[in-house]
Amino acid sequence: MNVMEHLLSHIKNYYTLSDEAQQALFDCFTKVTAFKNELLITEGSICRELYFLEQGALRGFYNVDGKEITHWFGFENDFVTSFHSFITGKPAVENIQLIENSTLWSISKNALTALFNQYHEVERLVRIVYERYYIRLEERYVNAQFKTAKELYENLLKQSPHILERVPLGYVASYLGISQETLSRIRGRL
Amino acid sequence: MNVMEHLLSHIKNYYTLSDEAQQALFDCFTKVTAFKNELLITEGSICRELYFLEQGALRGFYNVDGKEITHWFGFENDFVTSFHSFITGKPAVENIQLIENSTLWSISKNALTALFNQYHEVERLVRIVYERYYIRLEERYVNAQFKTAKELYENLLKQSPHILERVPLGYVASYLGISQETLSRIRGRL
DNA sequence: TTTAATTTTTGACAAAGATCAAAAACAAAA
DNA sequence: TTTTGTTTTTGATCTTTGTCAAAAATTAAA
Repeated sequence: MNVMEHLLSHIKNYYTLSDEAQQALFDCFTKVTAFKNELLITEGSICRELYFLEQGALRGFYNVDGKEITHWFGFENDFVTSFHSFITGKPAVENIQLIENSTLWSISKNALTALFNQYHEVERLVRIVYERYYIRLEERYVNAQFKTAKELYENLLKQSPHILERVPLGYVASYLGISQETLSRIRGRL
Repeated sequence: MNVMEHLLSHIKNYYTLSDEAQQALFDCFTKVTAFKNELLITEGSICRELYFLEQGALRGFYNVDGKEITHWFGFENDFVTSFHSFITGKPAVENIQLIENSTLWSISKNALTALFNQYHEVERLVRIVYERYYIRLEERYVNAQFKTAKELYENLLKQSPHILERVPLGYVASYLGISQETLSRIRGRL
C-alpha cells in the first residue's frame, strides 16, 4: 500500500470522499519527517498546520511552574496539531514533541480552508473528525474525573497498552495526572 | 428581540448564514419547556435531539457506584445534548437534568442531517461549533489535570461566577472533581 | 409562623497521593 | 566490557483531600 492509499484508507473510517476530492485533498499534503525529542510545535508560535501521523509517536505538553504536563499522545493515524492555536490563530500554549522518529503529512490551514470552499464533502469529513475527537476527549475527561490512580492505570493498560510500551513512564504519569513515583508503585503491586 | 432573532443572533457568533439557510434552519427547531429537576435525557435511551438553551440551567451527570458525577453545566445560549449518543446513535451513558425551569429549542438529528445536504453553510456552522466546543473542553481538561482543589474553585469563581450563583454546591463540587466537604472548607477560608 | 426537608458547614479521623532523597536498573556510548 | 547518563523504583515523611457523622443554616411547605 502506498502512502496516498494509507492516508486515504484511514480517512475512509470517517467519511468516503469522491475521487476528485480525494485527489485534491491529497495534493495539499506535504511529507514531513521529524526526529525523536524534536519539537514539532513550540508554545508561543502560531500553528497553521494540521498533521496526519503516518508512523511514529509524539506528545503534547504544557509547561506549568517549570514542570511539563503531558496531556495527550499521538500515534499512527492520528490527526495532530495544537488545536487551540490552529483553530483560533492565536499563539500555541502547548508544545508538541516527538517521542519517536516519525513520518507525518502536513496540510496548511489556508489550503484546508480553500478545500472547504471547493468541496462540501471535505468540510463534512472534517466535521465528522471533530465529532469523533470531541467524544473521545469527553470520555477521557469523565474518566479522569472520578477514577483513582490505580483504576486509571489499569484502564490504560487495558485500553491502550501500546502507550505503556512506547512511552517513558514519566510522561505516562503526567498524562494520567499522577506522580511518577505513584505510578511506579501501582505497577509494582499488580 | 423575538425568539428567532435570539437564536440566530447567537449563531452569528459562530458563522453568518444566508437568509435562506437561516430560515430553513429555524423552521427545523421546536420549542421545548422543561421544569426544574426533570430529566431531559436519561441514560440508556438514544438521544436524537440537539438543544439550544434559550433560558435556564441544566447539568449533565453520570451515575457511578450509586453516586452522581456532574461533568458539565449548560446555561443560556449553550448547545446541549448527550453528544456521545447524538453523534454515535448509541444509548446515552449520561443524564441531563434541569437545574432551573428552562426554555429550549430542539432540532432532530435527521432534520440537521437533511440541512447539511441542502446547505453546505449549515454544515460549516456546525463544524465551527464543534471546533469551539472542542477547544473549550480541552481547556477544562488540562485545567483539571494539574490544579489543586483550591485553584479550581478560585478559577471557577473568576471565570464563571454565574455557576456558583445558580447551582447547588454539591453539583459544583462534583463538577470540580472534589468532595462537597472540601469545597465547603475552601470557601470558608477565603 | 411553626414544622419539615434540604443544603451547607464543621469536626475527627483515615486514606491516597505528593514530595524529597537515594538506590537500583537499564541503556547507550566509549 | 567499563563508564556515563537516563529512567525507574523504593523508603520515609508530609499534605491534601476523602469519609462519616452530626450540627447549623437555609429553604420550602403546612
